[in-house]
Amino acid sequence: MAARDLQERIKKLIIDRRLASGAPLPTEPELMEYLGASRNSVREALKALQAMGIVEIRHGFGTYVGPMSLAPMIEGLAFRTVAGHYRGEDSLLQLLELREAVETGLVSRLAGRLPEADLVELDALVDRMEEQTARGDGLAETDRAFHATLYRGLDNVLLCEVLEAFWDAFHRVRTDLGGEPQDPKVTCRQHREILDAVRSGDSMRAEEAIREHFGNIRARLSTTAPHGPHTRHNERV
Amino acid sequence: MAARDLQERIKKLIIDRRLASGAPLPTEPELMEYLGASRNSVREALKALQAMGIVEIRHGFGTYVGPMSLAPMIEGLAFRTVAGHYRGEDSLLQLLELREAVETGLVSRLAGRLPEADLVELDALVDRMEEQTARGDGLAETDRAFHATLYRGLDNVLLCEVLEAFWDAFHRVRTDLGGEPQDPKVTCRQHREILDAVRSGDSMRAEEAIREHFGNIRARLSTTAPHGPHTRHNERV
DNA sequence: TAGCTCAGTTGGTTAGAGCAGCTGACTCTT
DNA sequence: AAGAGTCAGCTGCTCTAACCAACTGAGCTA
Repeated sequence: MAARDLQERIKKLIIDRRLASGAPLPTEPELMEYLGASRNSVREALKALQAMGIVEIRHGFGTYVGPMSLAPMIEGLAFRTVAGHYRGEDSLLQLLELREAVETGLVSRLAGRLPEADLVELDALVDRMEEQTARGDGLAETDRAFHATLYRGLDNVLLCEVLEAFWDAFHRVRTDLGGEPQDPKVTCRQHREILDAVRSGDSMRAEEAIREHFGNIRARLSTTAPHGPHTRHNERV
Repeated sequence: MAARDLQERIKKLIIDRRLASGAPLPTEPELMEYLGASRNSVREALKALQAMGIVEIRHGFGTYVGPMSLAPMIEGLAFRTVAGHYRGEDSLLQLLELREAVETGLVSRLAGRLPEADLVELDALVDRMEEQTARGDGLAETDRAFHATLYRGLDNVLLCEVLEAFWDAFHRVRTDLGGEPQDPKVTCRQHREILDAVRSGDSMRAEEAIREHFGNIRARLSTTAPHGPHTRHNERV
């Protein structure tokens, strides 16, 4: 009865005092007095809030208002997907389709509307991808940056964060499950095509480019079928 | 050091044992022994997992694998939006724009592709909206059902859940902040228009209908300016 | 047989003690 | 006097032990 209340009251405290991310919260003893609860209950409430990213706890230093990022959502999505996968569902495919559905819808809206600065930046990112391909490096981070930069043009921070969260969740699950890596050359070409299409302002072509990109990922995905009874050794779940 | 580990180990336990939603987890004493930790630490880990929706705790009954819904995401999004709002950001508008951006992209994809059964159901929902308007009732739940049913045609459970989560977060924040209610008649007409457009198979018209619908909500929103908390502060530094 | 009661199980809460990480002021050396 | 090492004090972390509260199911009562 009290536990749920404590969380709410701490949240209320943050709202009422207009605390921004990074602002210090009362210490545990202070919260005990303020909330009229035992240390344990206070800590359990804080742990729950920490899991939601609302609060950040630093050992030996203090408790602070969290970054309010979508990290907990990534965590939850990733776990849900992994759990579903091992239970024989096509949860990873669903996650990919979610990204595809959302991104195809968005890319057609920004075709031809991206400021030159962003286009230049995207050019540089694809160039870097090609360098990394030549060197045989992984291009996960660059891929992430490409998608992030692309949708920055929509001018909605929240939307961008959500898309990045989807990317993160998908990427994390795929690596955890040890799926087959993409063919880097194909990936490069497809990103170049997406960029060209967006630059040209042809919505349909941009949509098609995104769809083809995801189609490629999907093809590689189908080889990652749900399998065996035991998880891999150092799997992050 | 141990705390983060406990969560991971409990998650791993769920994965390894292929536990589905609703399956019972070991009791607290059993987990204490299995994890080699004190009751307190186990409980804090469970509380964190509960906050993420991975675990469900029922007093006097037991601990179970959670529904893995996106409820925690709604919670986090809503709090983040409310906190931002009170601190003078246009976070609620951003949330609305997120919904608009995603839904306009999606609705054009399902224009003309919805099975007749869904269309009939949507018809019934709009009819119900009109009844509720005539009776002066609120039509929040019906609105939610309309959007949910609409995107069910995309045949991606995860995608639907995400959209519903966005709807829930937005709705919850708006009511929490006491924003002005919509004009029910306008809302009805716009939903009818969306449905007609989708049925006709005209993607552009469907997109436009969605955009107009959100434009209406947005107009009402601008009257909900950030303002003070209705609660008094506790003056402890 | 229907309903009640009570013991046993499960999670919820409190209390107090000691451990561990970080900071800043103090002291000792150079 | 300036720099480096030390230590006291804050902070959160973990453990133990006891009792409270919700639920279940067996057994008793009517």
